[in-house]
Amino acid sequence: MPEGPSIVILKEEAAAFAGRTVLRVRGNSREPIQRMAGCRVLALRSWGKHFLVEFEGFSLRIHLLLFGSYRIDERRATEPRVGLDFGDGGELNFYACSVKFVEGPLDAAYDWSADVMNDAWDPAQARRKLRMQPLALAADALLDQNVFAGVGNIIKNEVLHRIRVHPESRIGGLPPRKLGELVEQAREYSFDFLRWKRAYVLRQHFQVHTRTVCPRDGQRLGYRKHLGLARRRAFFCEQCQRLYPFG
DNA sequence: TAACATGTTACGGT
DNA sequence: AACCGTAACATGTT
Repeated sequence: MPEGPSIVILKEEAAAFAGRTVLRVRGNSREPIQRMAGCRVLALRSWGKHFLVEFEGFSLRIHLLLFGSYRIDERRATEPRVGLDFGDGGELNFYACSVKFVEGPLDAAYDWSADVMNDAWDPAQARRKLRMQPLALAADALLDQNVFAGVGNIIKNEVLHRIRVHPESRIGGLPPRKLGELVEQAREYSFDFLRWKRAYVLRQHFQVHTRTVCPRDGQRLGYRKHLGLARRRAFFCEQCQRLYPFG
């Protein structure tokens, strides 16, 4: 489920726990999760696909990966990987996810300007990073969390279609203006994703992801099961998405 | 309904 | 040693 915008939604749903104290910790994580018992939540934050529960001196980092799920003020039938009990029925439970602790202040650990959903997002910085990997495929570059934290496979496919760039184009082959569009739309589409997901209309707005026909020109879409170094699914229109080689 | 995927890490083999 | 492919996770969607 979780690309960056979905984690923003999680953060908002959990926002009411800020300022509250963890009364009890549950879960089958092998991390030392009991350290959170008795700690007060300073803030709920996110970086890309990371969901962060900030405490004094350390933070809980949840990554839902592909199968992860969560429940707020309810429980699934199975034991959570980690569950925080705040009392009065207030609970934050995570299942089938990666659990890690981040030591020290979050501002020291994370570069917020790399998160496409963050106010501190810095497109010029992203362009600089991209220029350093001219041989990377456009599809791989969009999935690079160091450049576009929060972008996942759906956003990748939709952005490339929006800007009419074939997923196997090389970053170094993109005209500067196209590179600018790629960076701009990585953020722009992510916010559209957020808006549509909140309204439960995300899927119906997919132009190419899991589709078979291009809505722009009616052309049968291309599909590759394992494209690029990331080996992720690619849906694209050979007709309207141009291939920019490099060299 | 069974198969597969919106993701990442850890292995083992080469 | 660096690289590559695959398993693992065990849920939600089609």
